[in-house]
Amino acid sequence: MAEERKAGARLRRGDRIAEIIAVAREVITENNGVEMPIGEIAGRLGIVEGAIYRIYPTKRQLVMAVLCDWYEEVMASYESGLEQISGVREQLRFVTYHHIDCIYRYPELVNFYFGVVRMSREYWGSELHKLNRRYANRVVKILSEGALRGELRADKSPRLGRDILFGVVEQSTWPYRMKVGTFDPDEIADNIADLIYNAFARPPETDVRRHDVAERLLGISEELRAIAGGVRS
Amino acid sequence: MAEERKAGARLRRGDRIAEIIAVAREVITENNGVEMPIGEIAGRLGIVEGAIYRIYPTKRQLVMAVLCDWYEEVMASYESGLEQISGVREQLRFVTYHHIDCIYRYPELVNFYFGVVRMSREYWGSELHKLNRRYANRVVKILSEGALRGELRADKSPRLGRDILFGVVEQSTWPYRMKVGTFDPDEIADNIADLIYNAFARPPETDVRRHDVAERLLGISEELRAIAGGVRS
Amino acid sequence: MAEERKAGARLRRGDRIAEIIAVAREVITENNGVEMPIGEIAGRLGIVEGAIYRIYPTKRQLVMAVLCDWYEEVMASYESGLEQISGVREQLRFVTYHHIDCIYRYPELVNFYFGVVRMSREYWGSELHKLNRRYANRVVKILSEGALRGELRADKSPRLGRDILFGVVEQSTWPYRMKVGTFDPDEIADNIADLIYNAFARPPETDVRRHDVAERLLGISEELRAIAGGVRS
Amino acid sequence: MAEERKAGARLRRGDRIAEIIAVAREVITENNGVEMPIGEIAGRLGIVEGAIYRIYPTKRQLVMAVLCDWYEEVMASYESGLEQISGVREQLRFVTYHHIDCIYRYPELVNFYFGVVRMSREYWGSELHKLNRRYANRVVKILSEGALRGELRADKSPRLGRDILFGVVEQSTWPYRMKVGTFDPDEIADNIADLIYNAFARPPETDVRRHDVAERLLGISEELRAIAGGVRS
DNA sequence: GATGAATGAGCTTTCATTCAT
DNA sequence: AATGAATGAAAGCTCATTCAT
Repeated sequence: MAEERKAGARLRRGDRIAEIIAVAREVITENNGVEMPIGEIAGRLGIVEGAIYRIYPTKRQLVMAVLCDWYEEVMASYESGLEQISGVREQLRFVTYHHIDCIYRYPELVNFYFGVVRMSREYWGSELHKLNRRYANRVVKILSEGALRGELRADKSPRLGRDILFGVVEQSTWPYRMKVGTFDPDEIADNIADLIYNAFARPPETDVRRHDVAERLLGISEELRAIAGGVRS
Repeated sequence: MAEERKAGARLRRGDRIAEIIAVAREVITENNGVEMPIGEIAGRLGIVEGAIYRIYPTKRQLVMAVLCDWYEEVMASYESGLEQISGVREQLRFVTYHHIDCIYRYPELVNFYFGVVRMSREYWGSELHKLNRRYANRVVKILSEGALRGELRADKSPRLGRDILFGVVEQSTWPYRMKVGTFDPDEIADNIADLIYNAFARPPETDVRRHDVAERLLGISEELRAIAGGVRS
Repeated sequence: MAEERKAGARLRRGDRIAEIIAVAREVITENNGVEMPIGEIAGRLGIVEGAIYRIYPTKRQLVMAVLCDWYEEVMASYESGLEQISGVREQLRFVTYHHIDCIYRYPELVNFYFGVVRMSREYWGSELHKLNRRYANRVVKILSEGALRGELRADKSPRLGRDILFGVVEQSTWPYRMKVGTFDPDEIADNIADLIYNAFARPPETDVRRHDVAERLLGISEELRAIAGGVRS
Repeated sequence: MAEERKAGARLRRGDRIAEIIAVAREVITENNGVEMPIGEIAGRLGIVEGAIYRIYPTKRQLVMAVLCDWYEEVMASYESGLEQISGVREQLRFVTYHHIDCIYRYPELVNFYFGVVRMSREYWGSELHKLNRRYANRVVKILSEGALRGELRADKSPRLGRDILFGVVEQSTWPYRMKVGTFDPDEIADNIADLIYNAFARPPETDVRRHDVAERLLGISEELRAIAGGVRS
């Protein structure tokens, strides 16, 4: 990517930023999401560290920029895809799959996010944190709208649903992220989406209605028996 | 803890080990589970780094010793407590509460474990990893035994249940671990244990009752028919 | 050398490299070719160790650079000198003298090379090793060309000749390198070159012919004596 | 070796010494003759470093003891073997083979000796150095006695012969010692012993006869001159 | 004749950051 | 909008040696 051009060429600010972000991603990826040395980025771009510090006065800011850029990319398909889907079940399945697929494609960036950035002091309240909330709140919204429409139970916290979704995905994908296992995004997405849907689904009204009918039948029958008893005796 | 004693006093190996482990915990805790410099530990103990390296030839080994020690402490109450509890629901509630309470009491050690150790190359297959599997597998066991006894559904993977439990707890406790929020261990344990129990529970007793009703209806109907037969004849 | 300038002045990369190499040589020399601490080099240059690591990412690379630089310097006079000399005997004498003189002038660097670098894992196949082979192979070449031209015996391995040359020089100069003795480069070079030449020289055909002549002379003399005897009696 | 006994058992001084020496050799060998940490030796013996320092107050002394012990072992077969051999050629071949075989069997100890001990300040004049001189001087003796007996040339320095022998062996065995090559001790010993013998051997008998011839020619010429004088007068 | 703990000085290396040019 | 050199602080680790018990 960077190697195609003459090293250290003078770029317009925007191009330089794009380049830095792109190479920083590569560096994170090749370091398994454990570290991202500025020197490594500069080296690959054929520029010096100072050039990067001109644009991002601290490493923290660069890190955030890299992850925000990635997050926005991920969000684009996430939100546009979600708009075209209706039905709680289908939406749930979509966000689950989308999240899992994201981990499947960017395990190192995810590790970096989970292990380095999300653990840091400065994450809370950051731009990235806001993006994450927007991302995660789609699940909250799906669940609460489902509850409003009566499809889902209203007595369960949608936030808990959100935590379940992201939590179980994070747990399940850990061996893959650690490069000691693999998984099938489709299958695992099905399982998880199903599970969450069922955990939040209302007990089907049909059952309830059928139950009512049975009770009424029973009542009537008892009456009939009483009557019949009177007739017989 | 260490500051109270005379610095650098000559200790028996066992005491020194205990001291190192204890102070290492402190250091991790005060660093919010982000780092654990050997120099800091040595400094607090009033000894030189080399003295620690006599006992733990690599930092990795010390880290593992610290976390194993902590894990064993946690496991003791976990396993002994679990033995005295019967009933799937109750056991599930116990392990959930226990895990949450552990995070509540040791958020920094948990952060260190999640963010540093569990992300590292050498964790997989380590003693600590084995302890973790033992810990987590209690949940698998509870769920699969529940399925065998007919209390839980047999069509859901107990491993998924395990991942849900630990995943949702990890997610839910994150703001607390980041020191930007708090939570009530009891309440959240109730919610989560409930949710998992319901997600794995067999269809409710109403079905069973409905079955009863049907049987009784059938009986009554037979009687009515007989009576009706007598009336007729 | 370095002490004369203002410490820590900002230098162009090339100058800094030259300076580091030069000071590294000094450090090796003053340490009798036993060690070369980076900190010592940095200290003398008035810079920090990290500044050296910017240029040589590992100590190994710096060591190799220092010795390659020295080797190249030595090779220059070696190869240019050799080109202007013809005759096996003269060439052999030249390379022997040159090698001995090199040891005479740089005993500590030689010690460092022999005792530290050549003993290390990474030497084999390195740039320095290649230079050394080029250096040593001149002797092989001289001997095999001498054999081709009939001046030297063809039944002796030129490689053995090379090993003799460098081996005996290394042995003979050891007391000097250890600073417990001295030697006269000229004298020892004569001895060694002579010895190797003679060991590889063909038995001179002239001797054989001369032997023939002597025999014929002897025969004729006998005849003359016999004649003279007849005259006298 | 050390593992067979209970670790740290109280030993008589002599046994402890023997044990330390033996294990030290192992340590040197397993470290490729590059280093010999005291801690490693103590660890293998199940004792503490201090126990070794009781016996050898400095590492230097232990190192010397280890190498002297080894040298004495080597010397035993060397000297006893040599006594039973007569003839310059045969003795030369024996010492060459013995030396090469020693390197063949103990390449790491040899490396340690060459690269570490022989390069150190304290080697000169040490017990080990004396042993080495005794070892090497056998070659000097063989060569000078050969010269006295007229078998070898008297105009060549026996010391040079010694340096050639040890030098060429050291050079030739370097790839083997570096574990990047191998060699056949017998073959190489033949080559080297031959070469040295020939380099020091007196010119063949033909030369001697030629000398005779010259003398006789001189005598005859004188006679002829006398006769010619008689004829003339 | 040991033990066992601890020292202290050194080493190589890493990396975010600064600043004169 | 950069360069290019350098900093400084820390980290993990090694090892010969000491000394109280």
